[in-house]
Amino acid sequence: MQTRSKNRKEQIVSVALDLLQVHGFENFSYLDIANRLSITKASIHHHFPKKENLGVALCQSIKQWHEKEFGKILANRSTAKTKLDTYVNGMLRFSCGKNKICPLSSLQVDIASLPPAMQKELRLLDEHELGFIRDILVMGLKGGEFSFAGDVNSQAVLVVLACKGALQYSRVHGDEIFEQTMNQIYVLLGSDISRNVA
Amino acid sequence: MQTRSKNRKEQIVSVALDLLQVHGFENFSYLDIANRLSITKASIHHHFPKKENLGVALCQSIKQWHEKEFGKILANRSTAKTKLDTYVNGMLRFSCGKNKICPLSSLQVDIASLPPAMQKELRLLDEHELGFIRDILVMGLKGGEFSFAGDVNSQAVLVVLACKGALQYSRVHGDEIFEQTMNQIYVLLGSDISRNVA
DNA sequence: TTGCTAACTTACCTAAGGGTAAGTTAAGTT
DNA sequence: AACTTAACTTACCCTTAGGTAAGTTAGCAA
Repeated sequence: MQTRSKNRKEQIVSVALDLLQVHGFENFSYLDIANRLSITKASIHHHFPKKENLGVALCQSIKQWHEKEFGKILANRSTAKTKLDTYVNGMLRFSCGKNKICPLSSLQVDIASLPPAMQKELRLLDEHELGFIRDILVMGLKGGEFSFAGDVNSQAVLVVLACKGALQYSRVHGDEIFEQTMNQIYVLLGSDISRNVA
Repeated sequence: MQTRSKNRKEQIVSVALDLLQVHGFENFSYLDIANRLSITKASIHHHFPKKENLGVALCQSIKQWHEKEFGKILANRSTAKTKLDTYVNGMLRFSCGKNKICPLSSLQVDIASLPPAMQKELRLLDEHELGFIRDILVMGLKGGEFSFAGDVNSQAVLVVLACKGALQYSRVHGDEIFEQTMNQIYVLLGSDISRNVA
């Protein structure tokens, strides 16, 4: 047995997030989490009676991370390009290592099997992220940093899609594909300077 | 009981493909397939002893579809833009309805849990598709139809990523997002004419 | 018509998954 | 020191999943 901890809930969510990004929500079990934390399955049920509860907590944890990070990025008095860089590098950090994908992508794929409460949370998370990127693009356009044709909204969608897709692909085909894709995005945004890598 | 059929194998693969696009490979069971075909689970084991066998058959079926469709598109004496249109509309047809995503995306997400044989097949399938799109872009550039900055290869990756990501997103957020994204892709490719919808 | 083959079913096995109930034990409060 | 709370464990339950074995039946060919 392991000593009791008061932040067990957070530990569980943290491990669950990792498993979500590697295997998907329906493809990890309470036992997987329990083993990693050296506690029993029932202990996790104590904190999260149903898996749906854990799933919602997972979404809320992501939301908090988003709010914190996005807030920080927008508060910084930096160029739009730097903001976008921070997002891209932050995504990489959040999905640390080449074996993980974006947790939202992971949930999207399983959407048909997810409990409604999680579906709703996921929709909000996606919209929040999309809005954040759109704001950066608008800022970049106004400041003359970016110059691209077409609708800003659609471009924002495209940028987010590309980041997440690149993450997914690079897990299967290697890291270079991520760097390549990010560079191409910057080219298309009309930013001449090459991307800053953290 | 149902009358015996000689193309049961194809029927099974067909149903499995549908389930793959809705729930993912690890999230459908032999029982799901059996119920849809009104046969027993064991009958499917007769055709595909292990689920891995079914998975490989699934990949091969997708490969055949790719080879047939890509071949047709390249053989047609049409513009690069028309070829791309056919691919996009074809993807929509292959993933008929708003409740399905690209089967390759679905497999990518589950990559960590897939048997090695399937991982290998998936890699080949991705590369094949990427090469096909790259060829179209090269053709479009040479013919003056397209005009975009940056590397052709990276742009090809971006286009494929965007199509698949858009499908994934539109299942969660509605169809409009797919149309929007496709239009934006065409804008970025430097093609002025709006997309033809089938 | 006999007989082989392949499609299929019934009946099972084992493991793993989510979940529950009841008891144990650590730690803080008064 | 007594009491309470919450973290945790042991020991279950039920269902589903992948998989197997052995028998049944349809259909085709010699």
